[in-house]
This record gives sequence, C-alpha cells and structure tokens, in this order.
Amino acid sequence: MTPEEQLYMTQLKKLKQLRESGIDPYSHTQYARTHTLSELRERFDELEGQALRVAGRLMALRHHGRISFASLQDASGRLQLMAREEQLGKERYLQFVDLDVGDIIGACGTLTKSRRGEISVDVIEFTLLAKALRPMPEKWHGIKDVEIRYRYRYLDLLTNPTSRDVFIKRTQIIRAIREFMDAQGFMEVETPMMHPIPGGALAKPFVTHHNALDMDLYLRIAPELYLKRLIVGGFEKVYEIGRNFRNEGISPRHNPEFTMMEVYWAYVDYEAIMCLTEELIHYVAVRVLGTPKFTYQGNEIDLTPPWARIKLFDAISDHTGVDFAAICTDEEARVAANELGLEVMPTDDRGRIIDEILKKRVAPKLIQPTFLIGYPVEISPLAKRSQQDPSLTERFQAFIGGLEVANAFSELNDPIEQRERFEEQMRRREAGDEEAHQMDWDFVRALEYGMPPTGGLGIGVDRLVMLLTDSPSIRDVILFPLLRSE
RNA sequence: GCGCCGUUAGCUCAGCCUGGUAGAGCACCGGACUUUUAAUCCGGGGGUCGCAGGUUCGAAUCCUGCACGGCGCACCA
Repeated sequence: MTPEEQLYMTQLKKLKQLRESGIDPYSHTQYARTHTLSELRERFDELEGQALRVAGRLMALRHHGRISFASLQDASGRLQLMAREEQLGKERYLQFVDLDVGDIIGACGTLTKSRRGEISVDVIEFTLLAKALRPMPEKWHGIKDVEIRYRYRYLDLLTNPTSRDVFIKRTQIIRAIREFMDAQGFMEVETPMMHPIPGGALAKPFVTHHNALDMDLYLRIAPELYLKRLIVGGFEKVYEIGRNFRNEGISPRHNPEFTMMEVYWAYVDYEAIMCLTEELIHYVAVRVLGTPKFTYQGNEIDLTPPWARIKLFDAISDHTGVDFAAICTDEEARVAANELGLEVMPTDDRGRIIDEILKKRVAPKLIQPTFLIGYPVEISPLAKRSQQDPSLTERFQAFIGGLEVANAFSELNDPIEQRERFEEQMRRREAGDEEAHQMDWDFVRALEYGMPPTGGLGIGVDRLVMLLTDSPSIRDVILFPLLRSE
C-alpha cells in the first residue's frame, strides 16, 4: 500500500466511525448561512456579539487542549473559528478536534475577538457538511508544481489566492467588455460553433461528425463569416464573445480552444475600429484595475489613448532594417528573412514572410500599445484593399506587451473580389497550404445581396486577461488548459 | 516533430557534480497544552527516488530508451 493510500485509508476509517456514531457527513443538502466570512470581518463592529451561521472549508487547525482555533475559508475569504470545550461540552468538543484540514463544515456561533484580537466566531454548534478523504496541499507553500496546478485546478484555486484572483479578474474583464459594448449600442449574438466549412481565419480546424446527418463538421476557427451575414441581414452593430478552436501547436500564448471577441459595425471603417479598440481596452483596464497603467512581466504599460499608429512596413524597417516597400518578389523576401536568421519554407511567399518577420522580430518589441497598419492583401483574404495602395489592405493589429491582442479591418464587401480572393486561397491550398482559406460559396452569395461598408474587430480575450493579470502563460488564465491525458 | 531543463514522502524541497544503509519542514498518527493564527513541546509511522533497461560488487546519483511537464525552435494568431 502506498503512503498516499495509507492516508486515504485513515480517512476512510474516520468516515466509517463517524457513520457508526450516527453522523453521515454527506447527507446534508443545504446549510443556511447568515453571512459570508468577509462580511463578518467588514461589519464586525455592528455584528459583534450576535449569533450567526457560516460555512466553508477548514484550511488550518490549531488545537490547544480545551480550546481550538480553525481557519475557515469560503468564497469571500477566511475567518477564524474558536471552539471551546467550555462552550461545546466535552463530547462535541472532541468531535470538533477530530475534524481535519479540508473538511467542509457549517458553524453557528457568536462573533467575537480572540484574546490576541483576531475576529473569530465562537462556535456554539457545528455540522460536518463534507468529509475530506484526501489531504490538502501544504498550507504555507501551496501548490507550485505547474502540472498539478493545471491538471488539478481545484487544488490550485483552494490554496493559491493569486490564482483565484486571476480568474476573478478574468470574469470581471469579460463583464467589463460586455458593459462597454452594450453601452455603445452593440448587440450580443451567438453563431454556430460547428461549421460545415471552417472560415474566417487562416488555421487548421478540428473535425467532428454528425451521425444523423452523416456530415463532417468543423469546430469553428472564427465566427467572422456568420457575423458578417448578420450585417447583410440588417443588424448594424453586433458582437460575439465565445470559444474558437484551432488544431495547432500549444505554447505559452496558444491554447487549442481560446476565447475571442468579434465585433462588426456597419458604415464605419477600420479607423473607427481603432478608436473603438483603444477605448474598449482602456475602459476594461480602468474598470478592473482602477487605472490604465499596469506592469506586464516587468514592463510598465500605459493604455491611455491614443495609441501609437505605425505602418507595418515602417515597424519592420525600424526593428530589422528591412524595407518591404522595396521588396516585391517572394525570392527577395526569402533572402531578407534568411539574413534575419529566420527559417522560411521554399513555398512561403512575400506575404507569409512579412507575417513571419512581424511575429518573430517586431511583435515582441511592441510593449506599449501599438497599432500596426497596412497589411499585404495576400495574408488578408477578407479585408478591403487600401485606396492608396491596392497591394495593401485597410487592416490593423494591436500589440501590447509584445502580445498580439487585436486584429481588425475594413471588411471586404465586393462579392466578385471576395470570390477571387477565395479562389486565390484555393490555389494556395492545392499548393499545400493547409491553413489557406476554404471557398465559402454561401458567404459570397450573402455578399451578393449587398453588405454595407463595415468595420470588423477580433480581440483575443485570453491574451487581454494575461496582460491585465501579469500572467506569462495563457494556461494561467484558462481554468482547464488542454494537457495530454495522464 | 527537434533541442534544453525538470520529475525524490500528501505538499514544498535538499541529496545527484565526486556511486556506498534516502533526509528536512509542513501534513498524518499518539501525547501535553484555555487565546493560537506557518502555534509550541515530546514521541511515532510514512519512499517502486516518474517508468523500463544498461554499466557496476553496489545506482536516487553514471548511461540509454520511454512517459508526463516546462521553456525554446518548428508549426501557428
């Protein structure tokens, strides 16, 4: 028997004894609390001496003979319980002493202070609501092993207050996004997660199958094409917050499923979307952090608008010395990439190489919020061409702390050109580019009915949460990140 | 997929370089204790050193393979 099993057996034996003495710790269906623990702390002066009922998990026990102290933890915080033999009687007191760290109990008692001045509930009666059969992680260090933190997130949440705070902030961030968008008159919608044709991004999809229809379906890589159909349908300001799925590598910045917000706004261009983006993110930070300034991985960042706006080619030129305005062929682009020490595939064209250099050599240096503007048309099959330079699109990406957090453009609404762009993507696909966009005839058809000029935006919500919680890995902001099964 | 690093008690970690009976704190079990809050004090139990091979008289320690995890690269928003 392993030592872990021995500890488990000890607890099972305790459970059996409890049941034999008529206590079934799993029989309770509710426990009526009068206050949360942080409420008692905040309203001590008003509640002192009153009888009240609390519940939570025992996180520490300190026995001192005929008096015992326990740290009780609920969702709001921690408070001390004080159990006295004098108050409880010998038999009940011994049952209290028999409790373990990890047990979930309800207690009624009077609010008081210990001799050392600690706010405490002086227990009059208590109820075991759930017996813990496994030991809690160590009280002082908590869980450090990242594998346990991700795989057994509940232990992480129980013992690491900073982890709990990250996920509370995540919820606040998403709430703040909704507040902002709703206040701006946008309508939140839901579109399919299962797509017959995966579209709206350049990425590999997950495949699944519908049995009754005998049809392959793809988990969505982006909601974009459905949201634009809604603009065709006459809605003018829509957004969706939801999960996207991409069958690609895992990294500190990539999880196979991640949360994205997409926004579509009729009759405005990407300039308006830029303003929306910086105002939105500024609002969220102030709402959640109380300030537009924060530290991410040692860098002081200020989200106060307006953010820097730099042409993509200028940014690449500034950080690498390579001027893509003067580089027209795929071959020249490959040479330039090689000179920067980047490996490129022989099939990579100029557009892909620009994207590659951006991601590897430029993005990590964009610490203060920055819009990069003017993306090559080859890597932007859904974006409208720039009037000044038809080789570029009216597209921007926003970078903060070296992370790409937003991608947006004036949406292509010319059905003929959209069809041609899809056909070009099909050619790339046939040439072996698995991420090239698939043809979506129904979407082209929708554009043929007429889509107003529209600005669109995508925001990587997980990355925004990373920034505002100073988390180095996307796994720190996703409750259950994908791991290999044990 | 490739490279580097990690995996020792329930948890946090030492021990590994330089092979010689596997350690500490917390947790757990028994005892003392009516004001602690990382309680303290006395005593005790607990290990397939990630897994499998190899080298060796002898392997937690050296070598190889594998698993899982982290980081980087590749891939990719």
